[in-house]
Amino acid sequence: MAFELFEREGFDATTVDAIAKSAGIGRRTFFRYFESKNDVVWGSFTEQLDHMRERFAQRPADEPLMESVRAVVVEFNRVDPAEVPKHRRRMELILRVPALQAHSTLRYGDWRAVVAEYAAHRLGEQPSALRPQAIAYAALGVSLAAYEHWLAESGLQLCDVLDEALSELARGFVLG
Amino acid sequence: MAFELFEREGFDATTVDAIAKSAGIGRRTFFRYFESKNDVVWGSFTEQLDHMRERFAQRPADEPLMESVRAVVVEFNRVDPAEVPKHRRRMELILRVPALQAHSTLRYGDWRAVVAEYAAHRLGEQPSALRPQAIAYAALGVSLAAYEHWLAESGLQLCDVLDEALSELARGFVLG
DNA sequence: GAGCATAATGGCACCGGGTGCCAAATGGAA
DNA sequence: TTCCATTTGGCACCCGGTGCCATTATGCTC
Repeated sequence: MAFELFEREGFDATTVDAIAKSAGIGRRTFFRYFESKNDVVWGSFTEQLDHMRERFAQRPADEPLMESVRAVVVEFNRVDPAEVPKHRRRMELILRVPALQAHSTLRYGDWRAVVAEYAAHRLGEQPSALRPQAIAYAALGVSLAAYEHWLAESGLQLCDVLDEALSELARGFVLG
Repeated sequence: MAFELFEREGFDATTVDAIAKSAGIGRRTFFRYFESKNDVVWGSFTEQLDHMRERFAQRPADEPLMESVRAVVVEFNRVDPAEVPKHRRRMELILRVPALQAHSTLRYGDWRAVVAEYAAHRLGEQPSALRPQAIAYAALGVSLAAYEHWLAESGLQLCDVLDEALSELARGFVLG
């Protein structure tokens, strides 16, 4: 698996040739399955976002908007306890390897679009309007802060940290 | 100038060879002045951040934290009216060209560090703690949303949009 | 101004990610 | 088996980025 190579050699030091060879396919074929080396790490994120959309659709209409965002984002990031170590290693790559950090921005765009779409729906505005976009960007931001905190501090529950960060956001970071 | 090439040919289609040639220097020399082709667009951002640090240092200690953040970020992004068109074109590149969008994430890290440092100072926490990081990430996020909105809508004042977005943030996006 | 040390320059070869092209392999359906 | 469509992967190529090294300014001392 490619992840073992990343683990052993580091992401940058692992060439596409090596990944392809270890998967028993040609280099050219690799690039038919993955747009880029970076995308190996991200996998089927786009499809996962459909789940997030569904979760949003199920929130009660009278729930405060930022409450819905918090709930959905927290649940969206809940992973099977057995998968936590794997998830952690994956997120370590995404959040700490500069090349992936940079590339991931493009994926986050899709994530934000889902949040912005829902926020726009709730606010009666266009998804491209300032507030939905600001909400999406802010929710993404605090989520990333939560992820980093979770990675840095051992023994934390990801969902707890996300919940706390998104609660702070909904509170406007008062008492500062 | 490199920017004219980006304008005419597009960022991706402009090769480093072409930039170097148009600047009358060797390709190898180019890479001594810029870490990457992406960095041409960013210029001396790191030094500008020192100004932001100074602005933070000058805020009164009894001002609500998010108020200080709003004020500093807005002022930090105020540009000489004569420079607005240039600033606009530069930000169009940064926010719309995928390669730059991705790369810029790394620069934003420095920006966030300045905000987190101040927030940590005000909260009596470590800059790496959850709240300062969340605040920095959120402030960056809504600022990017503001920038995008400013770019998309003509006739807006960047500072006004930033002010609005950061005010919403400080309010926790209530009335949603 | 001559001589010298130091830094700046840029040519060259190389690496690695990514792509277009095309021929060979694969795998059904008839 | 034959035929067609799809998948595969080799090959050459482009481009960004780097290490190495010879050459060329630059600036200082005498």
